[in-house]
Amino acid sequence: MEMKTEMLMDPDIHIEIPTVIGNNPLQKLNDDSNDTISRSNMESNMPNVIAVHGESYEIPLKADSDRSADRRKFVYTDGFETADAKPKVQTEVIRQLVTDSNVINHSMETRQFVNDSMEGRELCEVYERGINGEMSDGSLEYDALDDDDDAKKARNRQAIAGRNINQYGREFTNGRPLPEHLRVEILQMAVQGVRPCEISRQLQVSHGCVSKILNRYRKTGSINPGQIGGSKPKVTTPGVVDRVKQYKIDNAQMFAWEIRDKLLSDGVCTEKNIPSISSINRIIRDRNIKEQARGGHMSDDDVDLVDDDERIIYSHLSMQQDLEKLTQRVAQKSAATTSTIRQSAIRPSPIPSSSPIHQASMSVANPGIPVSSAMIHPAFNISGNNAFFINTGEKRKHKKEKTKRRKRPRRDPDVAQIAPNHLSGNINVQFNGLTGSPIAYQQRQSDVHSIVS
DNA sequence: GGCGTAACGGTTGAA
DNA sequence: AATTCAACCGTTACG
Repeated sequence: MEMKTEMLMDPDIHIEIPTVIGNNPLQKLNDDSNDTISRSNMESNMPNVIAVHGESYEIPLKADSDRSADRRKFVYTDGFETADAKPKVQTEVIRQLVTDSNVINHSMETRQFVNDSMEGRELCEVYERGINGEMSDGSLEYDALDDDDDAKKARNRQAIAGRNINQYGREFTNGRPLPEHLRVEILQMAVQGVRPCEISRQLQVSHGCVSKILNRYRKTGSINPGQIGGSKPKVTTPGVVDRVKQYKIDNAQMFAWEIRDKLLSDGVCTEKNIPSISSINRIIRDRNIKEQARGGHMSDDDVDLVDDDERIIYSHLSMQQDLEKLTQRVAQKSAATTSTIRQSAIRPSPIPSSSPIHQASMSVANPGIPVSSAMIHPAFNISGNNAFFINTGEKRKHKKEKTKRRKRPRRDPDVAQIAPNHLSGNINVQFNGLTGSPIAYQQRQSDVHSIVS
């Protein structure tokens, strides 16, 4: 709390905040629509400038164009992007930002946080209340958030034991997947040519959900929900770390992708648990940092803060000697190996080549009707590829500011993962002479029970 | 009115 | 055993 007090007393930091912020304005407070503050109204109440250390930064009022439906992205200074980040995660960032004397360097994140996060806006409000002496002893706790509980209770007063009623009157469980039989019915009706809005009404499923499920089917060939919870098993085990370090000691010239290949060929790892090139570089980097702390010497080759795959993709940004070295090393490798490397470097779409989207582009409104490729390709990009390319520049820019590390390894962002303890099978879809891809489904045992009851 | 999707409050399960 | 948190979910509202 000392940092916060210090911050509040710092006259150089000033964040302009909107004049109207109460409880969550995005939520309906009661049935009277007059109590709803529209997003456009909210935006008009938002400042479009944030002033930090006397410098002004424009706050974009529109959401980032490279966000996808299921990813509320937040970009850290080291290039790490959160996926569907909760305000709690973002709050820690803004805490650090507003207490950081180097806050100007984080202006992009600050702006994005303040603009996109309700808690970020409220934090600014609390902050200003502190500046104006409305709060005692400079406390920056979330007093303003306390009254949210009442509003939340009011909004959820209809909910009983986690069950809610949607606008069509159907019971649903917040946070849980739509029952499998409804998912199948959605697809069956769509294949028959029923419009999504009609599917939504007949099945009493929100149109947003219908849209999402049909889009997922179009992209992946599956109507299964993704795997909820859990995290990816750690692959950088102590044994692997030791082996990577040993490889680097034995041959300091080795690239991360060469180390990766050697881990495979030596049987240390399999394709399933092989660390990424980034992970390998991190291991090497961590070793370098430790050596530097001990006063050890670092060769040019050790200062390898840029991933090998980025070197290949952004070779035009690399030093000439890097290019020459790359050319030499790539030339030494067999064609087959080179092909593998290229694939890993480009990070291809996780959508399998056998999925319907590769066979024919379908429209959401009618899965049987092909649409132009222009509608499809951005969907591939927001799956990850585009984000990677765009943000690598930022990553390079801030490569020395490795202040944040993700605490958990992220799971593969494939929506059609096989979850444990699920029933599974196949459903053949055939209507009016149209044949859809067989639907592979999986269903949690507990959800099956809820369907039956 | 239809549709895509951002924002939101929620659940889950490995670490 | 309890907690954390990054995945996912469906609904609602906006454009």
